[in-house]
Amino acid sequence: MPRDVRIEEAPKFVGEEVRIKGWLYGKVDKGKLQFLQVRDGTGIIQAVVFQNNVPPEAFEAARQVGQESSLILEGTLKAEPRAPGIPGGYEVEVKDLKVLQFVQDYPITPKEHGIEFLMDHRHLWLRSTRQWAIMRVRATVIKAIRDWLDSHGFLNIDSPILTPAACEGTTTLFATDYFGQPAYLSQSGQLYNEATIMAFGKVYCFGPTFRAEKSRTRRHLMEFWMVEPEMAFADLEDCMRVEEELVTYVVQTVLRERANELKVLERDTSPLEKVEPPFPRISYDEALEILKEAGEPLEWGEDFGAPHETIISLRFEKPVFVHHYPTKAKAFYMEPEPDRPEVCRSVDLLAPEGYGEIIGGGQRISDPNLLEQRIKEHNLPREAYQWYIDLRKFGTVPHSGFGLGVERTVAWICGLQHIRETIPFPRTLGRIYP
RNA sequence: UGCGGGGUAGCUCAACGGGGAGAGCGGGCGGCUGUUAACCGUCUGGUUGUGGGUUCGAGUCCCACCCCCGCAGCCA
Repeated sequence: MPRDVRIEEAPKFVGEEVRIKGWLYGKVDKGKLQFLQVRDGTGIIQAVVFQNNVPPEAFEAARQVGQESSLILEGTLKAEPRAPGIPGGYEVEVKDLKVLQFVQDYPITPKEHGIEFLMDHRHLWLRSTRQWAIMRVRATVIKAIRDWLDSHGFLNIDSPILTPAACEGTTTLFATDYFGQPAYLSQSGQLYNEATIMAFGKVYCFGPTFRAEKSRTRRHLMEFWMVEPEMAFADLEDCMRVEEELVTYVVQTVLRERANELKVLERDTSPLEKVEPPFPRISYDEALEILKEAGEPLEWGEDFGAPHETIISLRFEKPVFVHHYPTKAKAFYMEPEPDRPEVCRSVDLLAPEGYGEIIGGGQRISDPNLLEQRIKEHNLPREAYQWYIDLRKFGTVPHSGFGLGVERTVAWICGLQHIRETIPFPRTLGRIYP
């Protein structure tokens, strides 16, 4: 009896009789010899069907089978340097073959396609090797994030998706109806994290977040995944140390476990190999100097635009921290620097190679009176934030946290031009199909 | 939302100053025992985004609308 084998495990079963269940990815018809590229979700392997080696009906099936037909094949697994595939170098000398469904006219051919066509066929596009590789990296990025946090004292405490009020204003929120009350899809779990750290010390939430910003750029999605760690008894420095260690662990794990996928993506891994602590740290003021030298001066107090982030990140080989932004450019809950209240203890992490911001975070206000004052200055409804103010009345402590965007991180690690390929079914401006 | 580019065969694109709508790929059939997005022969392909207008005649010019892409703002 042949053994059921997954393609990624093929190297372990050379010389054995195997059965592979999958889909036809590609084919070369050489007459009496058929080369089938078969994928099973874990890789691609070449199956060689020679007319004299198989029953006549199996050979006829191999001759007629079309791209993405589902099939089960049996044969001898061989090491073969000429064989293409992922990882490649192995092939099955087929002895029998059964086609579950003959497919004709699969829309996504091996030739080039435009982005609109591919996005309309996202449900099928995910089968292509490039998308397959990206999703495998994404899964590893997510697992590495969880593994690192779980093993460094953080407890996973998820925050609600349906929320009653905005963290930072309501124009960028998706509104829905909650039994007659307005409710909004969460755009951050941070405020809830600030509650749970007082119960659990160090926490993180990990889930989808929603922004109704009409942003149409290569780094925005309406729905994206964010991990938000938050720590009690932590200042800005502690925050940056956690960020650099976490990001380093994620990058190193992908380099180690997803080498094949990065190869499929033709990612030059040398910039990724340089990622290790400490990351350079520059202040907002220093960043302004760099922008001035680069001929893109910015007025003090202005927040960076995408081109500014690119200029700064290209100056460094590793991800770079930019800290102490102007207080008025950041959210209401940011802790001002005591000696210099016009700047706050905020920090963004910019990925190298021009990828820009992947993390935003900082130290939160711990004084109840200052927090109340800021809520007033930002014209936020006090009642909605009563519980948040409460956190500073019952055992307040210095605390910090950050949000890391999963898709931007995946785009950087994979070396992608656009964030839409980093999530299985992207929600972009104007698209909610499929 | 602003600026710019675009919508022609299943896909990627071409069609000069307004005059017979084309190629490659894909798909079908035939050939080949080592192909790597194979190759060779042959067949198959159209409501030119939608609606209106100018004209003897519109893919091409004009008006309106729809959709897509890029950049910017905003952010992770």
